[in-house]
Amino acid sequence: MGVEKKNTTSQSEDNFFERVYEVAKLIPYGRATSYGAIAKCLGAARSARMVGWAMNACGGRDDVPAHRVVNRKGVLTGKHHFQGTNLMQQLLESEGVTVEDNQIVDFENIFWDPMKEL
DNA sequence: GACCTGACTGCTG
DNA sequence: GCAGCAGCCAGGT
Repeated sequence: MGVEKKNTTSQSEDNFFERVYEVAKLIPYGRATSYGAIAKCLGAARSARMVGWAMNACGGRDDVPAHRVVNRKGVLTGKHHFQGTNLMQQLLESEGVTVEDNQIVDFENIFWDPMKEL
């Protein structure tokens, strides 16, 4: 008992998930980040899976550029969750990001650190 | 109410 | 240097 979120309103989104969305929306055009970077930014570096899971929960939000979020290797592991097999890749290429074999080329160069902005 | 899965990461062998 | 395993947390069945 004690601290229970009595907020039954939209404020219930003040969870870990909302944090992920906020960071994802902060990703600049033509850039990309990793799940671990976002997780670490939220103070849960070991919960990178939750970042990916948050993306799954965000499925439907156009304001959350999940296509800019990839794994540590720069591989589009979550592309399978997008509409269309290459939608995620096309979105990145459309922003000037070179994607080869579901992997971002020169990922370290386009890598965006959320902690650096936050 | 408990178990399993899941868009990852870091460490150890 | 590469491969495999365990850990993390939350949602779904």
